[in-house]
Amino acid sequence: MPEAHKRVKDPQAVRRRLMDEAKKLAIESGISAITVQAVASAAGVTKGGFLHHFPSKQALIDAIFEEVLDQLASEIGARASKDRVAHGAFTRAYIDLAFGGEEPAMDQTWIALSLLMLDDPALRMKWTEWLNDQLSEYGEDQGNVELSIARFAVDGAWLAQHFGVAIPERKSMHEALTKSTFSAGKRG
Amino acid sequence: MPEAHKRVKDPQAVRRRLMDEAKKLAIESGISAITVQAVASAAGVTKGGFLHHFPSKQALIDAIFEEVLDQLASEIGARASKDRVAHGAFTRAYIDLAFGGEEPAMDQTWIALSLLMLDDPALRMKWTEWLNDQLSEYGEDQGNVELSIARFAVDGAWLAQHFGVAIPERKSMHEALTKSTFSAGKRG
DNA sequence: ATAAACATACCATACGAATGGTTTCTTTCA
DNA sequence: TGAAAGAAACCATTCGTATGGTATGTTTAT
Repeated sequence: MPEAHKRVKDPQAVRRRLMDEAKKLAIESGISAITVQAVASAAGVTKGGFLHHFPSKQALIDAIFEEVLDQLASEIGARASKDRVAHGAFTRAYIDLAFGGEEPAMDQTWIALSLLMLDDPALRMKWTEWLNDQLSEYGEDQGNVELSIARFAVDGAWLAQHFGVAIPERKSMHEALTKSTFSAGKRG
Repeated sequence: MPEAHKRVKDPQAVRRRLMDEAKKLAIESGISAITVQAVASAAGVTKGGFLHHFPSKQALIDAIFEEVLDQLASEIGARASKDRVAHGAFTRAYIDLAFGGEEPAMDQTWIALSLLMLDDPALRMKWTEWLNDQLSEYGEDQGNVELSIARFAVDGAWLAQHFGVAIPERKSMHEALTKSTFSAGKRG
C-alpha cells in the first residue's frame, strides 16, 4: 500500500474514477450523458476497461446508487446520534446534511442520486424502501406534516440549486427548517 | 369548423397527441423513453409524421416545455388574482396548484416539466428565468426564507409523489404550507 | 506462469434525421 | 359551381452515427 506510487495500474482507483466521472457527467449534462464511452473516456480508460470493472452500464449505475445510499445512511446516522431529542432526529440530520456546513455536504452525490432515480423506476423503488426503512428506524411518522414538509423542502432546495435557482442564505434555511422540526407534533 | 368530424386528417390533434404522448412516456419510463419512434407510434403516426410536425426531437421538447410554462403561469395567475393578500400570493397559488383540489392539478404536467429540465441545461435556464420573472412580477423576494421553503416543499412533494414515496394528507399539507406563507416576514 | 487489468476490433441494434412519394385538404378562378 | 392547382399532412424507406456489448488480443503484476 505504501508503494502505490510505484504501481502503473491501480484498478481500485480506476473503479472509483469511473463512478465519480459518471456522477459528474450526469450532473453537468444530464443522465443521457452517461454513456459507456463517455464515462470511460472521462476516467481515462477505454470501453473495454470500463466493462472490465462493470459487466454492464446498469451495473455501474446500480453501484453508484448503492454507494450513495450507504453514504447517506452513515452521514445521517452520525448526525442523528448526536441529537438529544429523539423525535425528528432523522429529519434534522437530513436538513443538516443539506444546509449544515458552509458548503453543502454530499451535494454532488445527492443530485446524482435523483438524476439516476428519475430515469429508472427500479431505483425509485429502492429509494422508497430505503427511506421507509430509515424513517421507521428513527421512529418518524410518514404522515407527520411538519417533518415531511421539512424534508420535502430540502429535496426541493437542492433541486432548485441544481437548476440554478437562487436560494436564501444557507444559515437561515438551516435555522428555519430545524426549528420547524421541534414544533412538529408527534401525530399528523 | 363544425364539420371537424368530416376531416380524415386533423393535424392539430396529431400535434397534440405527439406532445401528450411524449409527456406520458417521460413520466412512465423516464426521459430516455422519449424517442421519435416511440412518441410517433404512441400517437399513431410514423416517424415521418412526427418530423412533419416538429423539425426535430428537440423542437418537440421545447414546444412541450414552453406550453407547460404558459399553463403554469396562467393557472397561477388565475389563483393569485383571487388572493386578497398581496404578499406571498404567488407562493400560495403555487401551493394551491399542488395541493388544492382533491386531485393534484397539472400533476403530469409538472412532473414532465422537471424531467425535461433535468436532462437539458438550456431548459433549466429557461425555468430559472421564468421563475425569477414570476417572482418579481408578484413582488416576492427570492431571499424570503418562509416562502422559499414553502415552494421548495411543493417541489419536493411532487418529486416524492413521482417516486412513490408516501405523502401526508393533501388537505393538511395545503393548510400547513398556506399558513406558513402568512406568517412569512416580508424580509428574509 | 498465470491471472488480473486493460486495449483493440468488431457487431447488432436503435437512434435522429433526410428523402421521395402519396394522400388529403384548401384555395383560386373560370 | 366545380375542377384544377398547389399546399399541407402524412407514409415508407433509407442513411449515417452512436450506442451497449462481445470477443480477442496485449500488457502488467504477482
